[in-house]
Amino acid sequence: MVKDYKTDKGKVDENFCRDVYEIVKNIPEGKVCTYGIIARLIGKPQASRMVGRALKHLPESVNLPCHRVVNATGRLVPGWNEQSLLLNDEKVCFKSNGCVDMSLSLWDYEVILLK
DNA sequence: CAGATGACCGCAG
DNA sequence: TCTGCGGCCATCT
Repeated sequence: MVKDYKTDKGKVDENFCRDVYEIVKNIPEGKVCTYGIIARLIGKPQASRMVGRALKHLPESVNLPCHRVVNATGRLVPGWNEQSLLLNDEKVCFKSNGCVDMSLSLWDYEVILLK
């Protein structure tokens, strides 16, 4: 197992990372989500960085569409060129500069709140 | 223990 | 939407 998300204090972000995985897994194809939104859904709008860090530490064994998670500006993950290919296959709208068109491809996360 | 780093966010221009 | 500045939080050095 990975040695992440655990500390000696016993009080860990197990519910935090778990919720992150659940949310990311619920992202439909052709849609993307931002770290801030995910962090807010969990209840920690300041933990946006932790979301990104958690995904990076995430092993490939886990089946998560982390490529559908981008930052607020629609910027893709630096150093991960494959992400653009995956999103392109998802029929996600891109801009000329290579950023995702948030207005069109942003996941309507409100549906999860209504449910 | 303090400083630097990072798959970031919000605000202002 | 993009850039610059400050802030937040956990990990690394």
